[in-house]
Amino acid sequence: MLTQSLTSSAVASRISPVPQGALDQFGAVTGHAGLIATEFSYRKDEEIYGEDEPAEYVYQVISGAVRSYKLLSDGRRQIGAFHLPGDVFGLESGTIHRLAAEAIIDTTVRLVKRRSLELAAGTDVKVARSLWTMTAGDLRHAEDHMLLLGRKTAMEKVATFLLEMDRRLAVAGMMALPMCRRDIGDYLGLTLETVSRALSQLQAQGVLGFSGARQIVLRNRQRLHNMDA
Amino acid sequence: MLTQSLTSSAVASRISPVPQGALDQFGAVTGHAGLIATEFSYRKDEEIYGEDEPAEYVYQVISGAVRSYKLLSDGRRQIGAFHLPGDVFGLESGTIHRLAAEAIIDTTVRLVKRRSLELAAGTDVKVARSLWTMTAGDLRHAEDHMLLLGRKTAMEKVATFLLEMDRRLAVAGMMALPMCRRDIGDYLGLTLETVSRALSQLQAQGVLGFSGARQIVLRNRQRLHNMDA
DNA sequence: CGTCGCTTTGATCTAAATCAAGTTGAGTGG
DNA sequence: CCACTCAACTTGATTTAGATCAAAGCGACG
Repeated sequence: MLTQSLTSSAVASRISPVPQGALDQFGAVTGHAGLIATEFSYRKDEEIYGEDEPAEYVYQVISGAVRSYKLLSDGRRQIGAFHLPGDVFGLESGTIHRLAAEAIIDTTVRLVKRRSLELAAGTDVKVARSLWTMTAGDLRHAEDHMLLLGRKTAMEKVATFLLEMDRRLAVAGMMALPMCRRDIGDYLGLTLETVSRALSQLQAQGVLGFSGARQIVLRNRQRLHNMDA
Repeated sequence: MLTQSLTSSAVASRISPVPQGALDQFGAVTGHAGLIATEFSYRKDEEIYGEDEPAEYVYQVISGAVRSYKLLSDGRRQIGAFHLPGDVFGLESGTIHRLAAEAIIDTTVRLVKRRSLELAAGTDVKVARSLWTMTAGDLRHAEDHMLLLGRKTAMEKVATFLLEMDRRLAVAGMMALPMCRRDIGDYLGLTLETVSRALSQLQAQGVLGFSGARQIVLRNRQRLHNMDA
């Protein structure tokens, strides 16, 4: 569709809420001479790539939201991460994607060929460092999430989730969750009913308020921090 | 990261022949001009580094075994990985260790200064690539482990654990586990009792045999593979 | 303004945790 | 070389957090 050769990260910085680290790095990387960045859009629930597919591209969310997940043979699903505007996803050191990715809502991404990034990394130490740093950031998230999945209670999981989303997508103290309760459950290792009950309980305690099931205002972040163990 | 001769939980003395991936890379890296590799030993249960401590060194297990873990404030523990002879651990892209590390049994490691590795990565593209690849390997393990922690049953978790350990440390069809049932539980997000019951059940089904609680022979890997979901 | 997917809430069930004894066996000292 | 000790492990009884099953609300959209 739109093919553009990005010559500076200024273009990247025009898009939406800016998580610092990753975006700067992807900006640095897509600003590299000879790298071609393309935009592409996916509709709600559309697959971006499947598990074990060749990792041809690296992606950055421009608008919308993406879930990365693994499935067991009987359909049980573990979502490893949500990707929000500014986030880079699908970066692999090897040749295949270890998780599948789907658009949660209508989503536009920027993408660059993995091969061209690796090529750039071969001559530019800064690019090589960026790739490592981005993968290390994903690892840090995964390590934190293992602790959550293995050892936190349902209420602690939900509290941690709310604080993460608040940090990543709150605007004017309010967050608009793009994902449904089932997605949240599959991220936290819970059922959708348990997620719903925990949120209702937090509302009853005055810790948060709803305006529609997916519009949440946190009214007491300190209480949530105490709960998140 | 295969085969070595950890022959019993008490005597784990010999260094393995070179396992492919990580060790080659660490070897390449420690063979780099100007890099100093030192050996150091830790006794059973001794801390190697703590969570959030400055990441001054990168380690490779020569003999013994190491657990990497995170703690919640009330002492609940999630072990993120076990490190066996040949494995590299403690590699960080940032300046601090995200998990703590302890020797499970008496352990000898080789270590190099993180700073010197980063320096080498700045001039040698191969070293830079190695660092990225090693971190990506850790990420892959963490992604698989999130699926296990969030979505597998107790029996599936134990089956997956046994197959992982079989792959990594079986010698002549037998494995000598260096870690206790509590460590296994904290790795799998279970209690030690649940781990013990699952192992007993597998023994009763003839899937495995014991010669001492930590010496295990797998008698039916296919059945374990079917169980591991 | 009716429909359908999403969410909430209630009732019940169950896998795994917790609580509680015993048993085993590796290491220690007599 | 044996017996003692203590931590590790196993096994049993009971409890419980969260899953499952079931039925309403609700709200966005055609």
